[in-house]
Amino acid sequence: MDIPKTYDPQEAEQRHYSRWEEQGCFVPETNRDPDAPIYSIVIPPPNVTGSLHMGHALQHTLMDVLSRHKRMCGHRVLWLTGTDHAGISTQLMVSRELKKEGLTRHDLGRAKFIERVWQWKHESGGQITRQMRREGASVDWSRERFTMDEGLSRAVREVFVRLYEEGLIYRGDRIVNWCPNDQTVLSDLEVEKTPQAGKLYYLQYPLKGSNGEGRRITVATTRPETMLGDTAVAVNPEDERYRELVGATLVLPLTGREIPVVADEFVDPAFGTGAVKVTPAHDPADYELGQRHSLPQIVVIDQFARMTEEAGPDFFGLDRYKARELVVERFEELGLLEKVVDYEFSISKCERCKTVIEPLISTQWFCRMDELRGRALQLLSDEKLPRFVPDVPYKRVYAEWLENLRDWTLSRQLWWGHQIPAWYTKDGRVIVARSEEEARVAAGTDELTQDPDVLDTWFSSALWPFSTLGWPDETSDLKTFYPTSVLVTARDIIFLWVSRMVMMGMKFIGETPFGDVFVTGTIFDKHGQRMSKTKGNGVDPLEVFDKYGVDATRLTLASIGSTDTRWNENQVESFRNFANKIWNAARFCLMNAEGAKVGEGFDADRAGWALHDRWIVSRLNRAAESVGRSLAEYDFYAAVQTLYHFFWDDLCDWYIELTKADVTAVEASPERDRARSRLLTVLEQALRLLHPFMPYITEELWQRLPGVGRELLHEAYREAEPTIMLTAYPEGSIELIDERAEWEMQAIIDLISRVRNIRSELNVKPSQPIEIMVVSADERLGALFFAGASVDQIRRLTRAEKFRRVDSLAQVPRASARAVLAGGAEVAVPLEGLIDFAQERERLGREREKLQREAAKLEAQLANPQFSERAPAEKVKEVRDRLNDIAQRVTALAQMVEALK
RNA sequence: AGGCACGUACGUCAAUGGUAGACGGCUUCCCUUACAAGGAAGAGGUUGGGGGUUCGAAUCCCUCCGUGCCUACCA
Repeated sequence: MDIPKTYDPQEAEQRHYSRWEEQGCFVPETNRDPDAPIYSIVIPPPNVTGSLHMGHALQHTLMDVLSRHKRMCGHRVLWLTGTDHAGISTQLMVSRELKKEGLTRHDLGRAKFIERVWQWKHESGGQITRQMRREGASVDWSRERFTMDEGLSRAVREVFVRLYEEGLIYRGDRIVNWCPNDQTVLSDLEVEKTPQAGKLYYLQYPLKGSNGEGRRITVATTRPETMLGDTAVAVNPEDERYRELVGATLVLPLTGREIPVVADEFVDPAFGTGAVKVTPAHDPADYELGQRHSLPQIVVIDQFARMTEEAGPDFFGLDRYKARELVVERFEELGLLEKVVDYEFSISKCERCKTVIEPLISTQWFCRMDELRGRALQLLSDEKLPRFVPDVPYKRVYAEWLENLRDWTLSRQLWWGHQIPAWYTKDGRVIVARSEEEARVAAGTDELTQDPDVLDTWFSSALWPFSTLGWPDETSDLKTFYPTSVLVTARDIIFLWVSRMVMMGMKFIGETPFGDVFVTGTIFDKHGQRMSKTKGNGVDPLEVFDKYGVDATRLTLASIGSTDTRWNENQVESFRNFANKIWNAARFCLMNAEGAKVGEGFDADRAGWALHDRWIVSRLNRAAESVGRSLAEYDFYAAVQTLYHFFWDDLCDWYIELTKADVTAVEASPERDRARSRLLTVLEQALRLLHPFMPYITEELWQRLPGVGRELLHEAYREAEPTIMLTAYPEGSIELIDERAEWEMQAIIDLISRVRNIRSELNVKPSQPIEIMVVSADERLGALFFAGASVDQIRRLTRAEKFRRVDSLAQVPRASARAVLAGGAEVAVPLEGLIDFAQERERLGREREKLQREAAKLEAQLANPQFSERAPAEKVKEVRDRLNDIAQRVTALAQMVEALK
């Protein structure tokens, strides 16, 4: 037998993926059933610059489990993959490369730079998709997409033009989040707020006309440098302190500019001095306040976060922080700096480069969200779509975010991305068109310049579920696979991505892009910290694959599902051991496979089968049924648990041991062949059940089983090459669940366990043979234990030399260890010389006490009239039955203690 | 500042209002011809504290303590 004792995952992992891919197992066309149900998933496209991290591995595992499961159920499955062009990340990555050559992108110019990015993409982009192959992800590579493919770009332009024509996209001046480092505008979602220890400066502004000793208003600010652009001071209209000053004029220090005092509800009288300086050009709140009061906007900070000429000759050209120091200094000189206090506030930073955002007024493209948001909310309230799993809290979070949505800033001042399809004529007209040609025709001139900006990366991502399927053409893929079945994603992009896909899907297809949204948990490091590149605390999935194998890692990830969890390598190790267990169980079967075939004699009349055979069939069907149900509910954890315990406990610990004698019989016989075939068949079914979770080991073993071939494939794949991937997933049939067999088997398992317990507690060496005596008042139990096959099995598994029935405990030697079984049977193991009577009495006494405590609890429950009146009759009966059983055992134990005296 | 989650064995996590479990770790015994990455047995919990609802609470409600996450224009 040339099967190694230990499973080597890497060897199996190398062997199967490329074969599956070459044989077309991943493409939906392999399914030849024209009526096959459709199942489709689009992958959240990872950044083309990215490499695989645990979050991806988690998502991919779950998507692959679902895809493989549905495929085996005969569905026409499409799992579509691809990557995102990731505007800023990619541009930065290539810019960094250029820097090493002493160049900037401006040295190259736009066209050359973009060429260079494409070159980078072809040479080293998409590393992550190659890593996906290692994961075993059954994605359809023939439909792989990139957000800047011609087809997807066409969809982007089409959507932009249509939204523009409907007035949903507009160009305008607004205050935006500007990153002075990346030199681009950012959407609200790309800005992160971090707490910061700073200072609050109290500045005094004198009233006009009051010379020298006149009144002043004190304002508090964290950004003194912006005072140079102040165009008002605002107070709350209800604030008594300032009521008479509303409408008064102040002289703005350092500039001499006259500014009004205005009243606005926005001002909180309780904060600071109750008077707010208003800088409409450099603060989003002030901007809105400025709009309400028609205040001028004075730009004093430029796109590089330096002071402009408007800031005055003393400040012009200074960095914003230098300007801050200088302003404070000047105020101090003028005696207008009231005080400076320490103050913690949150500051907005660029999510990528962590530079402090500078709010600036600039001309950008925006998308109105009212209509789009309305349809998404309607879909949620009317049709309950998409269905979030888990629904708490995501459904609510999603709905609330939509309700408070503001216009989406679409333009980005980058080169890498979808250039905005808008052209300008010399006389200032704006032409939005699908192509430059179309724009020329519309403009009536060839002298056009295209808007230099590109679209937010998430604009193309928002179209992903339909642009990847060929939209705006009415392709058959689009008709077949849209809407997709489920979206599996991390929670941090519910707003950035999920909501926008819903809005765009509703707008352009009129249907939700996906039925379900499964939100995965987050994997933290062992200290509960989020894994991140900058912290360097990430665990590399590929290293885990190398160490424990892909299948073991997948089981760990599948168990995580939607739970937030701290990464725990023990768990992977445990599943690695499980993989090895599977390997060795199969190894045992294969070592004893001569004369046997998968499926042979399995359809025969089961009434004549041995108890353990009927039992394992029942357990198998119960497990299959349960796994199917769990997967339908996205309860991956439960599915894994069921499979683990079915395989290890039921199949390995009990079934193989029970059938071992038959299977390993020295002489060939029809009985031996039957036993072997049954074992092989059960194993083969178990491998199928495990396959979606553990694709590699199951395929590796399945291929070695005698009797596997095309005939085992699901009908829909009958013409394919034999592979476990395309066999039918065992559904589990309720009719094959045999309650009686399970009850009987459980009684035997209990007997064996009790005897083993005695051996262990009394330190009886495994090598020492024992004798077992059983007293059973219950005829059914007695018959069961002493049925032909059972006797040998019980003896074998307890290492008992003799196993016999006695009429009463009185016939048992006094020096026996005893135990009570469920159902009232009693078991005794004569152990002359090994029994310390006092100790044994104590052991039994302890057990009796335990049972008595439980009985007391149950009795109290039954004694409570409220319980029997109000609890369901079924529960009451359950308690009564349990109490009866316990009482019986307590009595038996008492007698046993007596016998030892 | 608001909002929302979470707190269960030493660790990581389970448990439709009805006997609190799994895996790892730990203890004892066993290299029994599928597997020592294994087998057998075992210890370990007033479910963060306190109150309430209920015949019955880890689960529902209130409150306190602790921990995360999200949202927000308090200068």
